[in-house]
Amino acid sequence: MEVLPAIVRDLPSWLLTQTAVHAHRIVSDGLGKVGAHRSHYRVLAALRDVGPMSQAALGRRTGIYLSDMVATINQLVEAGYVERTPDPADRRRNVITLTTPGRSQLRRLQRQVAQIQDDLLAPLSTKEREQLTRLLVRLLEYHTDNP
Amino acid sequence: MEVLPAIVRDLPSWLLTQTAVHAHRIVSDGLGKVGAHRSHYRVLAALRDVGPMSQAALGRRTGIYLSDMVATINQLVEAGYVERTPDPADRRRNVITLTTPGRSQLRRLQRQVAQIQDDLLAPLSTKEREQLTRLLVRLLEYHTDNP
DNA sequence: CATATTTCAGCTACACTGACATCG
DNA sequence: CCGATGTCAGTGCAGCTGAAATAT
Repeated sequence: MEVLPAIVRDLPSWLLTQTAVHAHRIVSDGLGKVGAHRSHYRVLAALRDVGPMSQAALGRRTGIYLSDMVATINQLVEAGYVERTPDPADRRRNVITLTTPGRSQLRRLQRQVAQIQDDLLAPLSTKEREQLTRLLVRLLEYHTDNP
Repeated sequence: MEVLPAIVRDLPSWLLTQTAVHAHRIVSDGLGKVGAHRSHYRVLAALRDVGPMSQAALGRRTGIYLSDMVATINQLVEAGYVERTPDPADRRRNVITLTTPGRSQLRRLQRQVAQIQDDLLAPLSTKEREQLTRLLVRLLEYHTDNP
């Protein structure tokens, strides 16, 4: 693009979606540098915050679809970051547990994620960053409740 | 999702991408109601603002890829909103021209887009909407210049 | 030869749906 | 029978790449 398209320059909807494209790229690249994916971070963090969970519970917590969760857990298992064990109490369930290497990876990811937020918000002051966050939270909660 | 995932609730990157998902859905649904697509609005508006243009120029103006522009113009031609005529001065080019029905459709789309912005920003006051717009413009210009 | 325009074919990432077997 | 779980297969869309044909 030579310039920001004049037609939509001031449309909040366009500003939002375009900025999100950049944010998405920055996050993906940043996590890619440590061999991780967006979903990996969400799953590992959920397991640390809540403890071992079924895949369905993880899906509800992280917003990842069950159908995609299968692949995500497969990758985390293969990397040794989580363990998948059948639940003896309910044999439909797999219980997903964070491993020690998983905890280390999560700490690495958290540092990376903090850096990413800083890159994303680079042109804004601390006060402006808080303002933006507050406004986005309001928007998101509104649209989550009124679908 | 039962709740907003606790892990990422305060991450600006997540707030941005999630809010953008809602914005995207609202815009697509709103334009769909009048039988239009995001790219249609951008192309029609660019033609009204600048006048007849080649497809390549339209791509640079609107941020739509040339490969996608072909299909977009095909649809607009079929609907009778634009005309595609070979440029006698440069026979590589097609000149795309807005028709009278195209102008009517554009006015319809503009009313729809205004309504969409209002739906999107419903929970915010006028002042807050301006604040958000200003912050997003800063972010977008920064990341557009520093790719 | 190098560059610009149009077109087609196809890829990837991601959100999302459907179907199915298993089990409570 | 109903509902929840895990798994696999696949769709739709948007952003993006590559290459070929034609013209400057």
